[in-house]
Amino acid sequence: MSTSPKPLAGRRAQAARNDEVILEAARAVFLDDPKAPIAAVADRAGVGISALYRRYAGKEALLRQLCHDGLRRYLAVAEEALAEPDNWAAFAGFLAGVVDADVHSLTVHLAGTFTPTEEMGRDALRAGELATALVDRAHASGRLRADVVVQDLGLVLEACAAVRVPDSERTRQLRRRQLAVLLGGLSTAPDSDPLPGPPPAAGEFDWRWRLRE
Amino acid sequence: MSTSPKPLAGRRAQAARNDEVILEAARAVFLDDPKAPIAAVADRAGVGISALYRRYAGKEALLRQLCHDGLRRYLAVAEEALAEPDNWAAFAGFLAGVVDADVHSLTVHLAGTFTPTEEMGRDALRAGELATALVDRAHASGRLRADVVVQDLGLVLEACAAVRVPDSERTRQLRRRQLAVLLGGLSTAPDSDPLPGPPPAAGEFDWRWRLRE
DNA sequence: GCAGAGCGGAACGATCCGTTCCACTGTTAG
DNA sequence: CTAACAGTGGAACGGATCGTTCCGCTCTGC
Repeated sequence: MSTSPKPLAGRRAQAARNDEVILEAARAVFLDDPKAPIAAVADRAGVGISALYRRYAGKEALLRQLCHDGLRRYLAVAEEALAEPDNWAAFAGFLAGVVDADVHSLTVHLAGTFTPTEEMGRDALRAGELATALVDRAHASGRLRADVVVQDLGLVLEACAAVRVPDSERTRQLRRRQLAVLLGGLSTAPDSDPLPGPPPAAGEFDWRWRLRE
Repeated sequence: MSTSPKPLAGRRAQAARNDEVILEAARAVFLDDPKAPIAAVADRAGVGISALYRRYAGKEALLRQLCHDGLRRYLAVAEEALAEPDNWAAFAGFLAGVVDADVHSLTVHLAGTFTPTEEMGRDALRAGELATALVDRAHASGRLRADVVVQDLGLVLEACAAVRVPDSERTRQLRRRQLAVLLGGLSTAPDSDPLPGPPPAAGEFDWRWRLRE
């Protein structure tokens, strides 16, 4: 056998485990502060800085990986939501899923800190398609206000991501509350004024992806 | 007379005008980025760094002044709103006023960057009282969901302040839209589920005021 | 055993930023 | 008219931060 009977104790196994530990730490740290120093990630992971640089070419590479993971998670949540038969439940479930996974912070808030790959561009495009499908279905259910557009999701997610308290579980609770209020506001209601101002336009929130911040 | 007939052209007048120019620039700059360098303020104001340090003991003093001004503006908006006879209109008008004046960014987001004065403490206390009064009146109007508490205002304002695009006027529009959705969600609606999770507690959002960030 | 993968963390160099300092300029009091 | 000076612009300084490199050590896998 080329593998020993107990590979979990070996140096290679430890290294393999570090792969995940480091990613997890990076997620936690950069979620808390998008421009945290790389040393903070190493500390949080309980490893040295070398362990990081052995795996990633630099900070930018790590951030890119993290963001791409978040994007993939977004796609997974959206696809799972689309499997839900009820149109409104699919819409609401999608938003709750994105909020719980903190995907918005992982993607939008990390923008501008690295140059994106083309694969990320494709994934982002697909993410937009899925979101549009979910909004369309929500409209079809008749429960979503007629004057709500896909780009309003950006506002909603930003609003939820903006809620932060030191305790992460409590943060999740408060974000759920925020989301509940927002969903109430997005629902059709008798005798309500139309939403004010021109709705958010396509690409209006993409400014973070262009150059510095 | 000790004052010349045309004081607007003199050096002292120029200096007096700089007082406002600098404050205005500081507001714009720190609103855009709470940890912007002080040189950015000087550049924006079109003055040298000395002009800043002649007026303020240091960055912290400037930030403190700015924040206190924001707090006072908050009080002014709240008192103006309380003069409105209609309970719900007072509540909605107050939120719109705070959002438009961008007071939230001026106060909460600058927290932790300076040590507050006791006068600010008093003003903050009074701000809480006025907010409570407005929420109470909104409850009395019957249009505000029964399970909404004063601290929910923090969530709402944070949500609006989180909306940012490069153009400031457009930002205002989008924030108004966000606010409209939120107000819809805060309104009583037939057959709606209660808001999830424990409501935000008193002092739960004060963590920014304690130590670094 | 031994070659080397994997690692910890000190050290380095590049920024960045708050603050100080000094030379200069136009004003104003006498 | 002129001496003093309030007001100013901006270079320079010192400290802090952070990404990255590098070196010496350990422990594994053969």
